[in-house]
Amino acid sequence: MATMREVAAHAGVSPKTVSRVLNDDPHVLPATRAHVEQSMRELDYVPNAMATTFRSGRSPVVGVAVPDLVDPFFAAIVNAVEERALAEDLSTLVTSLGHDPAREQPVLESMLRRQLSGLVVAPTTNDHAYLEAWSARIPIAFVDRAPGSLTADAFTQDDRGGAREATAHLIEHGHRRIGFLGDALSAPTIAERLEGYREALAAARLPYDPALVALGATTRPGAASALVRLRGPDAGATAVFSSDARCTMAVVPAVTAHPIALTAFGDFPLADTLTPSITVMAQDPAALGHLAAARLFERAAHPQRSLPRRTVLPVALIERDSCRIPAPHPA
Amino acid sequence: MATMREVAAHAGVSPKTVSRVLNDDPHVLPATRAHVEQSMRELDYVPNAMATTFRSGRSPVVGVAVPDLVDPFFAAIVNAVEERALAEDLSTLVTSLGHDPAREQPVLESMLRRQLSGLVVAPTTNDHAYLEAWSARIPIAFVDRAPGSLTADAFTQDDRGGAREATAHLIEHGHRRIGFLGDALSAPTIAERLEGYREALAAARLPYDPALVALGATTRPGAASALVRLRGPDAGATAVFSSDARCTMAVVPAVTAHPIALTAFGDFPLADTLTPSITVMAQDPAALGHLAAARLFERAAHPQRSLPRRTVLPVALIERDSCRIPAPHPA
DNA sequence: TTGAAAGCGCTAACAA
DNA sequence: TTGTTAGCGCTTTCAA
Repeated sequence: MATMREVAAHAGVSPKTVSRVLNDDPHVLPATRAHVEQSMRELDYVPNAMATTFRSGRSPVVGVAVPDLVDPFFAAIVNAVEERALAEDLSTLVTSLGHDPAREQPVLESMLRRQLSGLVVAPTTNDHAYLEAWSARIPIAFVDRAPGSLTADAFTQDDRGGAREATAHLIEHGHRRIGFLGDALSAPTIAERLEGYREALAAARLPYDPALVALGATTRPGAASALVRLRGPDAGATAVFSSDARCTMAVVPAVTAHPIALTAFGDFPLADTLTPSITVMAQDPAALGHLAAARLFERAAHPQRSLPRRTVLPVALIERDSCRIPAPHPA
Repeated sequence: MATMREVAAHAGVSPKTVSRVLNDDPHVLPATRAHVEQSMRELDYVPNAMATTFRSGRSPVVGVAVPDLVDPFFAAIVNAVEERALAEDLSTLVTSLGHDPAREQPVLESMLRRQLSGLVVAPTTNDHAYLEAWSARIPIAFVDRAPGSLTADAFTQDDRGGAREATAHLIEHGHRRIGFLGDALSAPTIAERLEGYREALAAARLPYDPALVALGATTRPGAASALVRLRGPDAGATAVFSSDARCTMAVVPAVTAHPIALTAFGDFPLADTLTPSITVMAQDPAALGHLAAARLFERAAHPQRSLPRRTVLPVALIERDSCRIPAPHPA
């Protein structure tokens, strides 16, 4: 593992000259350059990126933290950030936050201690006051969910409007008793989507019935029994709106086995190939990731420039078959 | 951004004492410690991880490089590596290699220059001689595909055996003309799986017909037309073996629309929920990732220990419905 | 128990 | 065009 000093000694020049050659500084005689390059080759010299990084005071790395890398939605965000980072010659440090909110702070802080060039985070908590001090020095952009108790850039989708439209769509198909499936209301996205659901009911002068709301059904068995309950006499649902990806993946097998009208927030692979194909409100995770990463670089380049803090992307209804399943007992 | 020196000045001690406090060195008087901690708090001191890293000569980071982060198979590998790395207090630097083999070398070398603690790679090329020099200093483990022209740890699955079994399974279901779908034979995994396919045919004394092999059908339209060709009079296939995930995802919609017997290499989300549900040879990407990461740490801890270079994990047939679809014209 | 000195590998700033 | 000096923030000697 030769160092620059060793190359310099070998070539009979100073380390600084080696550094110049390495950085394509024009103020090096071609002969000197050739000589140094020869020495580099002979010694198998490879620059130590850690030293450069340390010297520069900022590491050419953007962090991305998402709840779950295996969820295609978050994978697409990470992928987009990485693409954008690559264009700026930056690498990407990825972390899964998991679904335990307690992990968020330690994980993010350990990333930030590395003097990242920026951080994109899809948070799992609602209080980000602890990032206050960090965000003064490192650009932080939120995706999917906006931060709580912190002023920072956020790129989200129209959760409320999308949920409203997805619910209204079921109402248009003649449903009057519509179940709501969601992970947990502690997540602002889910809370917003429940609001949208209620707005759609209100707009159609339908009552809001808490018995129609089933939370936490994120596993297949959980979703299956939630569905049984929703279809049962107490709730009497003839349709369901699944408000997040985990619930959707969990409930789809049950819907396939015992069809019931369904719309889901978030598109997913093969949604169009299932029987029935699933009508969804499509988000655009790649756009979220691209925008967030781009904003990081923009903030770094122009610290003074004033930019909108909140960007809400539209969502789009993709109508497929699952919304057309009629109620078992016609109204 | 206070430094250790500033904290030391503020507390009236030497930087080394601050360092001791930070590293829980027992040789610090409780009073001194309390005093230093007080100063750290007052100055909002946060250790600069880059400096520590630089000083130590090795960064507490494992690299993971996969062709495509959005593919659940690779996402699961990354996830597993990350989990394992976390247990060793290491972070994870993730890179997508993409499907262009030319990107592999520059991308991997730029990761390695950072003095990683280790690297897990699912390669896209077949020649890894360029990693020779690196692998002497940094543990490198291959997953999914073994390296070419390089001695390194590799964790792969039984590509040939799995393909043989998946093909034999179709033969057992009475098929005599079985199509082979695959990305490109330049990938050793696909080449191996084609071998397995041929072995199954040979074992059943069925002829191998190149007309039954369709490569590169990785998009939906591509897969659909490949399927049309395979079912056509020239090839006359009554069943298909899809040898990799990209082809499987591309061909499944066509199979759903116009059923034909199918087995696929690699399980995927909702494979059991499609109509027909898809019979697969399941790999275990999480195991691959865990094993590879564990090996990295093992090599780092015991550089001399001799360990097997090649680990081949078994694959398991998950029988579902798609293998049971009969030939249109009974033989 | 504490501190002083030195240096990890590289590169700005300045000098020659 | 090339070299010297100095230092990024931390930690490892070694000495006090």
